[in-house]
Amino acid sequence: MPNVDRHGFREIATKIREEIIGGRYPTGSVLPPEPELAQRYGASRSLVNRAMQVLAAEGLVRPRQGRGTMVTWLPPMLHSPARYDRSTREAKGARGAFDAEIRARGLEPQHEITTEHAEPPPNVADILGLPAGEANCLVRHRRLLASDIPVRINSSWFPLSIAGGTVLEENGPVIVGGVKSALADLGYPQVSAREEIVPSRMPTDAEANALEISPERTVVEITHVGMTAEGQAVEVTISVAPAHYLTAQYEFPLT
Amino acid sequence: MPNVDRHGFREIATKIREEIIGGRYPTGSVLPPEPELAQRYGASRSLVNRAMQVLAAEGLVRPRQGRGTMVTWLPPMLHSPARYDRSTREAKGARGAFDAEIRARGLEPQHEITTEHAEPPPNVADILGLPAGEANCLVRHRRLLASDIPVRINSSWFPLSIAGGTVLEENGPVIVGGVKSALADLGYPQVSAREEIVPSRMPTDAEANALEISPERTVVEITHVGMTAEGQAVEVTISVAPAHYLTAQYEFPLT
DNA sequence: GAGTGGTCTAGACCACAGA
DNA sequence: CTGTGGTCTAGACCACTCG
Repeated sequence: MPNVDRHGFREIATKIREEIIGGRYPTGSVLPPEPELAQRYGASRSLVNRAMQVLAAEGLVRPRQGRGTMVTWLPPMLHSPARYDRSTREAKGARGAFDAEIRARGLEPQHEITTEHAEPPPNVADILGLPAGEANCLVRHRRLLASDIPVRINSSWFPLSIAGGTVLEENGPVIVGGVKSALADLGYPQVSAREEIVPSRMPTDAEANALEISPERTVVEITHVGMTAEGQAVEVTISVAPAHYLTAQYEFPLT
Repeated sequence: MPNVDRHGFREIATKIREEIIGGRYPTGSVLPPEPELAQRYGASRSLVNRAMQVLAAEGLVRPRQGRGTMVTWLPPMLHSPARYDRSTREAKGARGAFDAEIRARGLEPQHEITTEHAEPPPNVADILGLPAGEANCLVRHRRLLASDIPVRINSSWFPLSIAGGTVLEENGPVIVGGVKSALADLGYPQVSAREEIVPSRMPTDAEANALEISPERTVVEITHVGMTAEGQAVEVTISVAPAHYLTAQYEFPLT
C-alpha cells in the first residue's frame, strides 16, 4: 500500500473548501477533474466524488455532467426590512438594494422578469382573501443572478382586481421605486408587513432547476405579506434562495 | 439479474421518507438494518447507505454505528417575537412557550441548564460593549430536548456586572417569567430587540455533538439582542437548532 | 462475538457536453 | 469521438454498541 497518508472524504472536502475560500479556485472557475484530484489526494475517484457532493450540498460548487465542477461560492446577502424603507430605496437608487449588494461584491447583477395571470396557491389565495381555484392573480416572477449565478427567485402575487393592466404587468425592467411605490400610486399604500422564514427545506424540481443547484442543496423560503392600513393584504412575495446565500435581520419592540 | 425494477438511491430515500412521514416508522423508532433494506429494495448496501445519508442530511433520521438508524423527524417549531410578550408568557405559564409547543406535539419537553462565568466571543463582547479578552460575562447554556431528541441549544450572555450573583446564575429549573423579567427586576427592563438569522450553516463539532446530528446536517442560528430604553444591550442569546426544526415569523411597520 | 453503520476500493456503465 | 461527472456493485475492513 503506497499511500503514506490516508484521506477521508471529509478531509478531502475540507482541503478543497479551504482552497476555494482562500481564493485558490475563484468563484466561476472550474475545479480539476475528479480523476486528477483522486490521484493528487491518493484516493479513489469514488471518494473524491463523495467529497464533491459534500461541497455541493454546502453550495460551494456545482458539479455538472460533461462540463466539470464549477465554483459557485458567494458570501451571504443581508435581508432586512430596512430594504423597504423609502429612504433606503432612494439612497440606493432605482435599481434597488439587490443591485447595490451584488455590485459591492464586485459582481454583475442581472434580472429576469416575467408576468402572467395565474391561479394562486391555496395559502396565497387565503392570505389575499381571494376565492380558490380561479386565475384571479397577477404574478410577477423575478430571477436574480450575480454574474450568471442564480441567487434568488421571487414570485409576487397581486389581486388581479388591483394590479391588472397596470405598470405591475410590464415585463420590462425593474419597476422604478419598487412594487410598493407602484401599489401606493394605485391607491393601496402598505403600512405593515409580515414575513415568515423557512430556513431550510428541500427544493422542488422547478426551484432546483431555476436556481441551478444540486438536488441535495437546501433552500431558504421567505414569505412576505404587505398590508394596508385597513389590514388588507395586497401583496404576497415568496422568495426562494439557496440557503447559504442569505441572512436576515429584524428589529421589533418588546411589550 | 432477478431485479425487475431498478432503484436509484434518491428513489430509495424518497420511499423511506414517505414511510417516515406517513407514520410507518414513528419518531424514535429504529429502521430495519441496511442489509435488510438493501434486499427489500433490490440494491446494494452501498446504495441504501447513500440513501440514509440523504435522509440524515434532511434531518429525518440519525444513523449510529452499532445502534441502528433512529427516526428523528419532528415538525418545525415557530419562532416569533410574540414569545417575548408578557401576555404570551403568562398565558403559557411559567414553563414557557417551548414547553407548550413540544407538548402540543405529544412529546415531553426537557431542559438542561448550566451557567458559568466566561469570556464572550468577540462579536458578543462588541454588542454588549464590554472589553474583549476578559471573563466578564455570565453565560447561561440551555439544551432543549423533545422526548430525548435535542432540538435546540441556547447560550445567553449577560454582563457579569449586571447578572453576577443574581437569580440568573442559578443552574436549577427554568427561571419563572423568563430571563427578561428577571433582568427587568434587576433594573434593566428591555424595550426592543434585534434578531439576526443565519438560515443554514455547517455545525461546529461541539454543536453537532450537543444536537446529536450528523456532521452533514446544517443548523440555523438566531442571534437575539435585547436592549434597554437607553439603547444598551443587556442580553445576547444565540440559539442553534437543526435547520429544519424551526420556522420564524416577524411583523414590522413600513415607513 | 455478533450485528450495526462508516468508510473505502476497483471497476464498470451511463448521460451529457463539447471539439 | 473523448472526457466529464452520476451512479452502481461486490466485497472488504473498521469502529462502535450491546448482550
